[in-house]
Amino acid sequence: MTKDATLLQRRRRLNPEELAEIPWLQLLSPEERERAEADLQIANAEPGDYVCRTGRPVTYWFGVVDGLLKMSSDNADGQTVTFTGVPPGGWFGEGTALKREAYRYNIQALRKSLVAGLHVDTFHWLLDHSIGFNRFITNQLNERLGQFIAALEIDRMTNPDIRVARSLAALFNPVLYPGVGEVLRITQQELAYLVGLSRQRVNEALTTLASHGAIQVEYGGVRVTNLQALRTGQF
DNA sequence: TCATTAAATTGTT
DNA sequence: AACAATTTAATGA
Repeated sequence: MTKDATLLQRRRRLNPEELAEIPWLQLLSPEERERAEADLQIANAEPGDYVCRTGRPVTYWFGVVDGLLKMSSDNADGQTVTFTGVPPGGWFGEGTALKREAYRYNIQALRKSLVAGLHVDTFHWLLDHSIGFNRFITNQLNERLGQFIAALEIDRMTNPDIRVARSLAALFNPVLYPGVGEVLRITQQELAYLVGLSRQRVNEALTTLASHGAIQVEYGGVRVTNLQALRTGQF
């Protein structure tokens, strides 16, 4: 219970390399950008750390600068349902930040990660002043809606190969996660946690996907060669 | 910069 | 769940 407290305590400013990882900064005017950069903070999250929890009031709009997070929710039975992973370049919580409500999901670090935060007040200021920012948020909301619907479908799928394929495809979404290029840094163990399968089965699925030319398995990562095939399952 | 060692990740049973 | 093989990261000369 104290882990996320430490996360909030050990914050610092962002260096130029980290600022370069934030996709929406380039959409702002110089003045807007200055204000945003002045407010941005960054913190380290250790594996298992909570970045935000269900029911907590929204104080920040978060983004992943480096690492990998997991977005999940606990249903009535006490079971944890994973919605998606959040790779570098991904920002989340805009829906709840907009309405200044409480978070509706948990965000947990799967591995050592760098998480940036923009205060809700600055978030709203940008909404009120920046057209570029509004475009970004609109796009973001739209894409995420599509992703949640896809996540529902994935959850109901029985074929593990297809599940892994779809989950990977979601992580390679160029709109939501522009920080992810050709290769996604993710271990098979992390992917297993995300999809809800054993590491062995994920390994098997990756081999299958690779044999169909949809991906290339690399040490500590996956390279996507045919995103369309991953999405549709047409190998 | 290179060689050695430890740690992480993968592939297989 | 456990194992060996492989890759990367860290260390120090």
